[in-house]
Amino acid sequence: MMTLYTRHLDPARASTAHALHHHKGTVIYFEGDPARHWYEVLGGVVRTCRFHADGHRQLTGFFYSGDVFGVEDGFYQEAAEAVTAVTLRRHEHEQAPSVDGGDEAMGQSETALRRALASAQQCIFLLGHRTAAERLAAFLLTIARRLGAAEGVPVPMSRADIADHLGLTIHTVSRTMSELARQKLIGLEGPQLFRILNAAALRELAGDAEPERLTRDDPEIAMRPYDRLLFNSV
Amino acid sequence: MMTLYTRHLDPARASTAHALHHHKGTVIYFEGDPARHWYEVLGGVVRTCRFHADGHRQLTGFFYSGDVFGVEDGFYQEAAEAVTAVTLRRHEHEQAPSVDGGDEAMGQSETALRRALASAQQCIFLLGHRTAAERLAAFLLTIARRLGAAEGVPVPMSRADIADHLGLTIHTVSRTMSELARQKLIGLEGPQLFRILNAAALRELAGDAEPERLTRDDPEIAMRPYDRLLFNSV
DNA sequence: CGAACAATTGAATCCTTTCAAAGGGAGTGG
DNA sequence: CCACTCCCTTTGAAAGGATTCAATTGTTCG
Repeated sequence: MMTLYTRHLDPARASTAHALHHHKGTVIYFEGDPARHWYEVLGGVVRTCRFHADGHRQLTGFFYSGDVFGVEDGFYQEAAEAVTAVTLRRHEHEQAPSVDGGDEAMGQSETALRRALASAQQCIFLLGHRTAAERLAAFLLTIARRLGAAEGVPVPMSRADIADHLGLTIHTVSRTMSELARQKLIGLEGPQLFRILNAAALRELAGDAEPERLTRDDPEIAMRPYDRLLFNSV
Repeated sequence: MMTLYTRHLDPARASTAHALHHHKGTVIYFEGDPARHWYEVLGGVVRTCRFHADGHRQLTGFFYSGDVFGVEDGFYQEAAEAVTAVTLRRHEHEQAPSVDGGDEAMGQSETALRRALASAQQCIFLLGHRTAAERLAAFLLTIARRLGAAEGVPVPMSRADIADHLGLTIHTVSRTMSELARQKLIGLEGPQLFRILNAAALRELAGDAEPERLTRDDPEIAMRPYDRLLFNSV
């Protein structure tokens, strides 16, 4: 299971030499395992998950082709599992920050770290929404963006996975999906495939300010009493 | 407001030369500002926050002495504000991964990145709890750990801050604090100071598995039907 | 001392969960 | 090929918890 590398390994070879395959539903690594590698998804979908003491599961992210996961220090804080059949590229986790000849690897690792951070922030963003409809709208928009919203958007993960990602129950997820469909915001073509029918309404629900970014010069922000109060930095 | 640096600046000097002070409640940087620096807290408490489109505020972290914040790429995704009067050390955000002579700075930046990731994961952990009591218990334990739980634990932030951090309302936060006090899990000595009376019960509420770490060899985990099902990796 | 703001508390409402059951595919075995 | 089972999903009804609405108390600061 564990493979040893020579010290001055060509990064390109290291990357491609270990294309791993996991069947649907299998564990890639466990919570608590020593964090020896980080992974890049070549195909399929991966979920990272953690169990709370009361037994309930929390999914901290879904990872698609091109995404990276497992970027952690010391021991994995969360497990990783294959949502679908999956192909991975495994990367070494260099312990020391400045390994001899590790310039490129270090840059790689830092890039991976940045992407891990972005992924965590995405998760926080989702959980920051107040209602089930808002969370779900934000989630659906995210995966639509990832997988190309062109036509039907595949939903590879189960309702249980979505629920544990959004901090809801499968019932609420299912109900809310039906409700969104009833209101013609989305079209449901089976449980694993949907279509975005009213992107504007969905974005409004999700509180998605994608089109125009807000800046401090934006009058919208300038007028907020909150900001007026606080914009007196030393 | 913006300061220009020479290219090959001594990292040590860069760090200490710019000890910044912010008054309570003031903005350190805005959401949307170009992310030119990251910060280290020397004293006081900082909060990072973001506004959702519906106007509601989400606090993604509190940062105490020794913590770092503002580690982002391109533009800040969230604003930073002083919860109390605050002293900061400002660090350059090197854009290119390998700047000449930037070895140490790069290591620093990567460390900062790791800590930012840990902070984000802490936030996810809090929001992953189901009930108000669980979230609050986890939050109180966290700040008690941070500030030394010896005796009275100071709560520098307002109820509104706590609410926006845990995804609750100030009413629920206040009610739940009172309830925890009524059950003798904590003692309230004013709104900004509490005492942990029953750490075990609090940890149980928070689902805090601090004492014993769970590993794959733990029979507790080995017996989970979920794991039995999935532990057949390729 | 009064004003302004933060925190607490009560009551009603709303949303999510829980409890319960039914519908719908996929795969197995007769 | 069909019946049967299992599991996932959907939906209904009741219960529980957080929010909202409303009001009071407490604190800080001019």
